[in-house]
Amino acid sequence: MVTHSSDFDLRSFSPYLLNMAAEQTSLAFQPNYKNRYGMLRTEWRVLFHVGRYGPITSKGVCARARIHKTKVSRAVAALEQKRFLKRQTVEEDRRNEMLSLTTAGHAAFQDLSEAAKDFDTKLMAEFDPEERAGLLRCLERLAGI
Amino acid sequence: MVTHSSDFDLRSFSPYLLNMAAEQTSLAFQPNYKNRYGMLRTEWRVLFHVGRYGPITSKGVCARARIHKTKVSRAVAALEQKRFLKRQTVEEDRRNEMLSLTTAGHAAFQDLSEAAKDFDTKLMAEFDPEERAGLLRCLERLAGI
DNA sequence: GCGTATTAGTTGATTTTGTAACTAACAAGA
DNA sequence: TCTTGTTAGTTACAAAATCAACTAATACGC
Repeated sequence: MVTHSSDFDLRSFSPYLLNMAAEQTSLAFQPNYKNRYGMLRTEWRVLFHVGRYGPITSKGVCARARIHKTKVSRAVAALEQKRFLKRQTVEEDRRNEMLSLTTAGHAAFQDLSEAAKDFDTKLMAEFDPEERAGLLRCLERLAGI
Repeated sequence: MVTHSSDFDLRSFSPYLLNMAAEQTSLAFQPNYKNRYGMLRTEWRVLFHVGRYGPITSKGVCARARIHKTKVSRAVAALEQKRFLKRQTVEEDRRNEMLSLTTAGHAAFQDLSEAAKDFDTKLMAEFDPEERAGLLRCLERLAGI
């Protein structure tokens, strides 16, 4: 019997499924930061990292969030221009800039964190606890965290 | 007790985890279609759908793969130029074009399907069967399939 | 101190995507 | 047949991502 590759379905190909699921959920959450704060996805991710782990350098954000430095650089510039974030050069090593949130940035961070928490709760509500725990464990492994 | 949003971790935010996992696994598979056939991700996905479900129209690919028609249009043009795919206008309704793979396209499709199958098997090998089944079920739900 | 190598971060050129407007083919009712 | 509407697919322009080259500051060996 000849084996055809045509019996292989993309729907069982996990990178494909992961992409679909990621795209779907990201798109559903997008209005929160886009409509209300005019942020792009990278900006919201950077804002989050600075809020959660700041003061932190751009390089620190790169490492934690695994975003390329050019993307971080542009997101930082955009967030600074929108007055959500400020930078301060470290005098001991003037190559480093410490990033921290402004009052407005912190308010947005709190608000979006709440929205994210709610969103996630609703999203996960359709799974039972052990299913959910299993999903998170798998995703962490696949994400290499 | 005041609840801080700062105790919310992105690592438990599923859209974030999904994105990380999707990016990680997609990047790992990318060399297969990129280095060996000079394809982009959308092109490989379109090639796959035409190979698996063709002859099919662009619109059919859009519906099945959930890719926007402009992206499909460009991918089809690129695949045609690389001689992986050919189109034929349907005479009964000349708005429709049936897409099908050339010999080279079919060979690439077979090869990449095998590669995908192997890749997925290796990826899933680190999970036990019920964990894996749970993951797929969750992803399908989240992807809205 | 001086040349070389590294590091943090930015900028510019190219590619890719997203959005909206467009063309061509058909359908259906007056 | 002549609008008017709809559908398949393309194209043009703007937004964003990617990659490579760049600047400025520091470190390190001599």
